[in-house]
Amino acid sequence: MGKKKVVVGMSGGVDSSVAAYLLKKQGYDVIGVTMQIWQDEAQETREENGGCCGLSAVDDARRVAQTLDIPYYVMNFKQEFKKNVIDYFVEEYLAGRTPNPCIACNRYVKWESLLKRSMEIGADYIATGHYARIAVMPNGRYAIRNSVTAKKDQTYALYNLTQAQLAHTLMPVGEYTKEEIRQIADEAGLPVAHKPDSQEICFIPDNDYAAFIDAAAADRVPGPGSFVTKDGKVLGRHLGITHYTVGQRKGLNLAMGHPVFVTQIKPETDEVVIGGAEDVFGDTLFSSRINYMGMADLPAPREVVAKIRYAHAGERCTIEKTAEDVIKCTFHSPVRAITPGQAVVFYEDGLVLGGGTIMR
RNA sequence: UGGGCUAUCGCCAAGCGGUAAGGCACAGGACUUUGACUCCUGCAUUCGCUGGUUCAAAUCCAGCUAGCCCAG
Repeated sequence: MGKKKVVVGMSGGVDSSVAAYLLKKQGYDVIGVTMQIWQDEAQETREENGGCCGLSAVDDARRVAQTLDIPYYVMNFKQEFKKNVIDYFVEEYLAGRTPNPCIACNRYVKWESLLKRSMEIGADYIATGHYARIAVMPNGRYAIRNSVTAKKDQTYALYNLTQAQLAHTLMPVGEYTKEEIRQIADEAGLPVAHKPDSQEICFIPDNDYAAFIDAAAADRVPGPGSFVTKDGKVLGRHLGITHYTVGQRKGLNLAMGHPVFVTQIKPETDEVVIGGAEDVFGDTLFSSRINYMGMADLPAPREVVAKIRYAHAGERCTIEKTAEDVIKCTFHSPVRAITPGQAVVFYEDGLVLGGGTIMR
């Protein structure tokens, strides 16, 4: 057998570019692919500030591929992206939850779709520029592990990968820090060495996601409702539940004399519950749509560390299965803003054991 | 209609003769491959109006206007 073939998902950024470079150096037969996912040919937003899925993307990625002298293709995943990321994103907000589109994109588009097509063209692996590493546990299962840089850890967004997908995935960037990656890019003469990191929701360049939802589902967007306290006292009017998320402070326009936050969103009554800083802490959550990664199942309660959002340091907690596909998580000390729709990811010794979607 | 009280940034609120605190809200920025949180910066040449006293007034005086509370 010859060299292993790997398809690298190239976003045009430094990370995935270096991933391709590293794999080539390691002797893989590397193919560069950029996934076209949301851009309308018409609106060529100049993404001067990067974009993990942007489209200046294609130009940059192509140049990198040329520099590395590897085959390069653009694959169209607009259908998949629309259905699994954009539609999901909108539906979640309409239902009063707060989605994490990056997690959905990773799961459905990057892994399910890209991996499938890559296999079809004869690849053995797909690779990305994520700051994470894949490890094999004593129990024989694959698990995602923190990158060497705790600061730039992206394991949270990858908890949904299946064992089969992990068996065919490479993440070379996880062995380095962001600084090292930029340095490698520099030394390799990659044209994107100093491109800024991407940020915010890629398919909503202006970051006005409420307006995006209005445009996408005008006829179904819940209208204005009341801001209420947990006791039901009305404090004012809000713009519609799609404008808010649990823990939010800005944009409430409520001058109560002290900072107030959203503590709950009630789609049934179109109410947004408001409370003080202390009211947004909680110590229990229930999650569903579980993906088991480092652990095959959860037959008995277990002490782990859980993250409830991307930039969360993590908190010790006890997890236990309370029903089929339901895991209850009890934190040792209260965590801030447990938000339905967001993911909870369980860790042990830096390895992802699994995770799920927060229901309440 | 008498009597009393209060009028300071969008909201709340310091100030009590010496040249406008603070909190909330809001705006901008930083941070960030989700939403948030957080952090930084900005935010009344002006104190209901009109006069007066004073070297000097948001602060004292008079009148006016508005709101609130008692009495009728």
